[in-house]
Amino acid sequence: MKPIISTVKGSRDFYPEEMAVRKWLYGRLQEVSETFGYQEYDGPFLEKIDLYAAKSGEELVKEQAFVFPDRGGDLITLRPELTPSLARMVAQKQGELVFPLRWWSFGPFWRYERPQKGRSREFFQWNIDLIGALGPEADAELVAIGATFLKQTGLKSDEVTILVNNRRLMEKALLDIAIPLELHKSVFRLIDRRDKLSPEAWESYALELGLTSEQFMNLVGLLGNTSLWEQSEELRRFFAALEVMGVREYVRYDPQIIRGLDYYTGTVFEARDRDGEFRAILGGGRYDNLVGDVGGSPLTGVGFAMGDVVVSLVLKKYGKVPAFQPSPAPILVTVFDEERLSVSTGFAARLRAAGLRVNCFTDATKLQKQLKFADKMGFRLVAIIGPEEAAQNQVAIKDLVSRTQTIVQQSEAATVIQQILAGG
RNA sequence: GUGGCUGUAGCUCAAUGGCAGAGCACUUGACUGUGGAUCAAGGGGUUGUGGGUUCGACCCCCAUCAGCCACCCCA
Repeated sequence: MKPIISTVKGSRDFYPEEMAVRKWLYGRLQEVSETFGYQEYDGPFLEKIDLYAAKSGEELVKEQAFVFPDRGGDLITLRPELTPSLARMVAQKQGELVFPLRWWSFGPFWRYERPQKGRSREFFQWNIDLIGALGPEADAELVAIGATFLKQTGLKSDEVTILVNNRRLMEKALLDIAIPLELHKSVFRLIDRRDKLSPEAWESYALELGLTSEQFMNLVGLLGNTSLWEQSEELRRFFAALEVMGVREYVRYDPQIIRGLDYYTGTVFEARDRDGEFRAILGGGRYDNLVGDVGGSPLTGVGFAMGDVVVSLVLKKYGKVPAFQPSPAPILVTVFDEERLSVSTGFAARLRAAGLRVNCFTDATKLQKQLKFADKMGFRLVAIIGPEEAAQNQVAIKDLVSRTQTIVQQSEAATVIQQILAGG
């Protein structure tokens, strides 16, 4: 045997079973996106590196993007995220697009990272954005979309939660406890890292940043204040909107949610599973100057991204992924022997012409083998045309679930099959 | 990019430095016109890859690749 060339590190093969999950996931998020009136779009998979240099900068491009020169010498990047492409697409046609813009997309992305659980180098991501809407109700709509999606997949509100905070509120709260503006960026980072460090390490990290022990104590108190949101007009309206949209139970205020990305300016949120076993299922928030950064007029937006890897792990853990149906066709037409091969082939074709999905054997192997194949592939029905049936233009229809068999005229077979399938 | 753990049959895993095994899966038969169960038999391995130490290496050492875990970052 020749050695098998392995897959590229961090990439995945989608065997039919995995492909079914991906397709199912796509179906759910398409449904939710369109339920809220969002239009599907996509950008190129290949982009010039300059597109990311402008905005994402540093880490994402230098360390995490797949970059290579094309034959003309330009540096090409396999897109590590969609937002810059979105910003460009909006800026390019800013004058003719109809705002507010509601757009969603699902496609592949690449990041050159060390793969581990919930993180691969090639992954699929759902991006959904609302651009050009100002009120906190817009933020609530995006969170409601995330919550509705989770709900549609069967995840319950005691299994997953969307945690929400607001950066403007946090800025104000930090000023209230006398932490000066110039420290906010590093304090945000401090807050973001709290769960990663031991309490002692976290405290010394805080003091290293230059916080006094009084400021530190106040910060700890602040992060324990789950009612902080009530001080924000924005968040009061936000939660009220979620209430009337019927998804409030999926959403919780958490003063510790900050999100790593610097471009978030207002509401930030992320979905996590109950046990906090996995990294964030989805993450997003409100951002300013999305379009301004690439040369358009300033426009604000709110949106989130969801990778396929973590959500698949969560859905699997909570048993929400539907059982795999190996065969897309419900019926298998067997081949009795060499002489009957063309009879079966022709019969299968007539069933297809009648609108049925049909799998037809192409080799005259032992019937027992074909039935075993049918069993493993999960066919509901098997058609058998032996010499006796063939002589009278009949066919035996065997129901593998009820373990019964009926003999009918071939001309009536399609109708009979449709009845059996419809009957459950 | 940094540190750690693990790579043995299709899968899950055994095997004091001394003959590479089990369960499941697979193939065949019992059953020459009928699936799941049972029974019987059988096939399957360059022990991730390449070096080294040793009389002898799945086992020890080095390198490399891959998977996983923690950083980093984030979906």
